Amino acid sequence: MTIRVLVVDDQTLVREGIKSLLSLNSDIHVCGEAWDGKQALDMLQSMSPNVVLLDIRMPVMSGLELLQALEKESLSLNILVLTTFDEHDLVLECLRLGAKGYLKKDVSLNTLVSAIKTVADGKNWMQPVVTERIKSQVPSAGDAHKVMTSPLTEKEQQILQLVAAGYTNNEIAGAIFRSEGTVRNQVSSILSKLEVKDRTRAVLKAMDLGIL
Amino acid sequence: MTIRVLVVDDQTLVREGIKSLLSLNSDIHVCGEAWDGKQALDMLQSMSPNVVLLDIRMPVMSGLELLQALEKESLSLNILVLTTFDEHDLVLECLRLGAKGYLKKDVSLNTLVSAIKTVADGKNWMQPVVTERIKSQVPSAGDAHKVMTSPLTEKEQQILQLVAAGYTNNEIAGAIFRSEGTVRNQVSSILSKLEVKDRTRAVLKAMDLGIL
DNA sequence: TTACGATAATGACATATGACACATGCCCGT
DNA sequence: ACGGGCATGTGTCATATGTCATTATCGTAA
Repeated sequence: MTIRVLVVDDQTLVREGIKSLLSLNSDIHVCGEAWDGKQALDMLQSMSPNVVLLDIRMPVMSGLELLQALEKESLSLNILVLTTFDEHDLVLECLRLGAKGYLKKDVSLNTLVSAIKTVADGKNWMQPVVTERIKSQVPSAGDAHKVMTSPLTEKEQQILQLVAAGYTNNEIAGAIFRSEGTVRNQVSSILSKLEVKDRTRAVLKAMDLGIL
Repeated sequence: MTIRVLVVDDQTLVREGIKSLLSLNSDIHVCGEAWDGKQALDMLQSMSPNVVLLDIRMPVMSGLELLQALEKESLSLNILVLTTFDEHDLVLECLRLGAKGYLKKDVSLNTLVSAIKTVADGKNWMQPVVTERIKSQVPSAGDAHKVMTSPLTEKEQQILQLVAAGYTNNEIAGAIFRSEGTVRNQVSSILSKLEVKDRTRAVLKAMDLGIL
């Protein structure tokens, strides 16, 4: 079954570019484009895309406003938020409003495709790179030097994502609907698994591991 | 004769998108990509593109800086500047620095292609009248816009380096033989200048600014 | 069945961090 | 000589962060 995608971005070049890129993948079909939230809202009636690629920053009706509108009508959709590099605060809000994940536009085609496929399943997308990279640090055979302890769990990965995006424990808690204490514990666990002492170094480690 | 294009943009998705789009047109061939001005500068040596598609806003070396560098070496190239919607001030400066035209990313493929073909001929793209008027209006007026001249003092930059390398205030204090209180003050000042709330985001900002 | 691991939460504690106020000394340009 | 800007320092206060102990639920592997 091919995945039907609606691309919402005010910049024609970006829209067409993504469409053209995705056309290389036979599993994914761009079934519509909208240049702002309002138009997207209209189009959602007629077509029912499996995934919506949503730019945050748009004139008329921003991605944020669209998400709010959708929440009001309690429409549940698989939404991937597209961002430029300095919109972290907005991203946070988007996740809170039900977006299934976010991508900086600075990503490869492969990442985009894997993200689309993940959210098409209704799952949250969080780059699985982390665990893979960590696992690869463990030498299986000789084990003269055990490098990494245990890999990060899914939740921990999700949280590391947010930590590495600059969010505070409190903001993370709000975004994933958990108490701050829980987040603190999980961050603590992440730090020990990554073998670093604080979140700042965790971010750097995350860079090394290829998250950002 | 096919037109050789170099695409310079830090966002992979945009870069790949444009490349994919342009590949639909047999007259135009994307002969290279660069993710910032510095890399573009290197690539210009080896390949000689007929047209350079240049994003203004990039980490490390912005489009503006690249244009300045090119002017210094009096290298004349056919450059099309790509902009987001709110960068008009920068566009003016780009034109003054010799760009042959500019495009908002919000354009159709047709427009893009016609713009590329026009500047490939060495002509200015878009009504030349406009260009002339702009040029005459802003002869040497520069400096009226934010080119992001690092607002940080030398010491602050040094400290940002250390912050961005994951050091605690205390460690930094030890490293530069100052009291921790001083470091705290300077970090505080850095945070306000970078317009971020904590050191974690400062690290991310530092990345964007190309410090790491 | 039992044991374990992941998830979630709370409360207590120690430390790190960041904002501010304030003071000193230095260098530089007018 | 004077003021402005920078670097340096101290001190206080509020908040953020990280660690620990402890509890509880759930699902799964031994």
